[in-house]
Amino acid sequence: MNLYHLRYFLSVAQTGSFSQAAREMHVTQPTVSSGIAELEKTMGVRLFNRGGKRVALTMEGRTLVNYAMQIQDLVEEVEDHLQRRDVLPGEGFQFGAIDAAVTYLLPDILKDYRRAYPSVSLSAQVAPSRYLVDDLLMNRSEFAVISLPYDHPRVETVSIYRDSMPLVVGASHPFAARESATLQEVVQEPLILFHTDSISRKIVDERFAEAGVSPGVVMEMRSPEAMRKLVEVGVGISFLPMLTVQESLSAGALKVVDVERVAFSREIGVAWRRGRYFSAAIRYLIEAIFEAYQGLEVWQEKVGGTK
Amino acid sequence: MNLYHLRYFLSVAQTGSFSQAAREMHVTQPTVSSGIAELEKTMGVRLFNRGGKRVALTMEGRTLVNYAMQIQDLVEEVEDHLQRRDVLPGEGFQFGAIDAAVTYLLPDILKDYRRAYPSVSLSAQVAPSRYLVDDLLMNRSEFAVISLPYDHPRVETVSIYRDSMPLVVGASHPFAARESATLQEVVQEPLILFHTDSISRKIVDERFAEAGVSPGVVMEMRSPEAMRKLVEVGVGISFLPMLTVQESLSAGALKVVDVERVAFSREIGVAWRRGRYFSAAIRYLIEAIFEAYQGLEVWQEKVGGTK
DNA sequence: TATTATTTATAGATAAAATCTATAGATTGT
DNA sequence: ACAATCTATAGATTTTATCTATAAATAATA
Repeated sequence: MNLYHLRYFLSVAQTGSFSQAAREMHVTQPTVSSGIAELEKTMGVRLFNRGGKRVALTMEGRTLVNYAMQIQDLVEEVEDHLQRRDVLPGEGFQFGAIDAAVTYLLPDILKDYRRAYPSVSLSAQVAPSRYLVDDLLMNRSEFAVISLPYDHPRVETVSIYRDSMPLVVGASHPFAARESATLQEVVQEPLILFHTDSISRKIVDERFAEAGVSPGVVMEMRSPEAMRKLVEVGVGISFLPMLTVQESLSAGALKVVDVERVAFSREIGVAWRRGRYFSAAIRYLIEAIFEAYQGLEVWQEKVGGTK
Repeated sequence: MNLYHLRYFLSVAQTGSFSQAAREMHVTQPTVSSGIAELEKTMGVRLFNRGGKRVALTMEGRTLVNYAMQIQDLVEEVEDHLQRRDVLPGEGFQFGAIDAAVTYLLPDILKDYRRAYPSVSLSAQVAPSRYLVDDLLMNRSEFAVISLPYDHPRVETVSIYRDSMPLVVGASHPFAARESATLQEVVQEPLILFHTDSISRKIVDERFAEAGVSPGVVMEMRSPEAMRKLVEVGVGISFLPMLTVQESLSAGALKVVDVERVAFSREIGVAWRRGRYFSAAIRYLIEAIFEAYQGLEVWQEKVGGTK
């Protein structure tokens, strides 16, 4: 049984004539005849009683009419849905984002998105970048907002935001009164650093290596919020993303101290598995992110126009 | 789009693999690949993201899964129904029957039928035989219980019951006291006869013609029940089917009078359009009729076994 | 009642498509 | 880096859907 069988069948049932159905379907009458014959053969029942000027449905034929109409309706409906790229209510997707992104960069965008696609349920996975990339590679999430750079042959990235990572100290720390400090001075202090997993930590380590210094007492953590708190209470000093410490700075709980000749910063960007296809509802969100910050042109170049 | 497309698609969606789906569907992997590719092309959307060990549904793919499962369920359901020859609730058929049949011959059979096929709705068309045959020829009813003989090249008939048509008179009629009467005596009386349309009338007329007599005062009617009442109150005498007058005879309201050397009777039988196909639910009813009266063998011979 | 027109069925040829084999290109895991 | 596994592609083959021509049956008409 195939869909064209059902189309022919319904047309015959409606018109009461094989010939007329053939005209309606733009095929010849023998085509309809053999189509119905095959349907009857596979089903093992007669669907029409022939012989008159008009053919008449058998009981089994009437049963099939009910089903065939339902099936045809569903087929039309799904074709319509997919071609319009409508989203089925309750349908949704998952994306990843680092803590800073989901906390500081995305809220407004997600709010707007909910208005554009009210029926799409979003699921944001918050984790360090490398785990998010794992999700990308395993097709468990559609895209991710992560720390850059991230070098992987199967992952493409586009930067959306450059976030500085200044040296921050508690308000009562000796450095708080000063304009700047040298790296040599910094590594004497107890340092609170990101876990070695993290990209931010990698950036810091690279700068240390370039300057030929290495930190002394160190505490390693994964949560920037926790690190901020520790710095505030004077456990140590740290290089923290500006996004994370902005509020504490205005509140006076933290102070930024310049480090001579060294600028720390990390990029935040969108990452996705190379070559993947983006559904309209997903592409919309990604492009909203690029528009709100930067990178729209680079993105469009990489994934090919607005198409 | 075709049904096999959907089968392949669902299999890929479930297994997460083109190759595995191919094994499950007993086809080769390129077959699945091109099937999905074609589906994606006609729909204008990507359904899977490839590239990993496993392929992942896109949002559009997830939408299609919903529909495809519904469609496949309906297809399986209707195939099952038709092959089992189940009847859809509310489904039914129409048959014809003359008044005597529906009143006296069929009630018990229809009661049994309701138990065998509780969800089948029956529609009995009650009319004189010739109209019922029109319905048969126009495919408006599936079969009919009519008066025989009925000669038509496109109609087949099998007798189920021989119904005598004795002369009946009211209890107070002069004939009521007698054992028998001659045809000559009968035609002197006011006669109440079936309308010339009817087969019963034709039978009576033929007997009259054979005997070389013709009736005098005559009233013509279509309803045997009305005729019975008229005879009871003494308006005239009549040849009425035994089925119709049985009760009045036992109640003593009517009397049967023998007519010398002449036996009136009519046959009642099942008629159908030659060459037509009978659904299982219909065949069951027809065969129940033959079993209750007679004719099962003749019927089976004509329409070909129990198949 | 014969005749004409219209209907469905059948046979054989043709066009379309689904499927297969063989193989390339990529990715994953050891 | 290598072996195993996956999907995509090209070309051949088989299947099947469709068409043309025609027969057989039925209904309408003269």
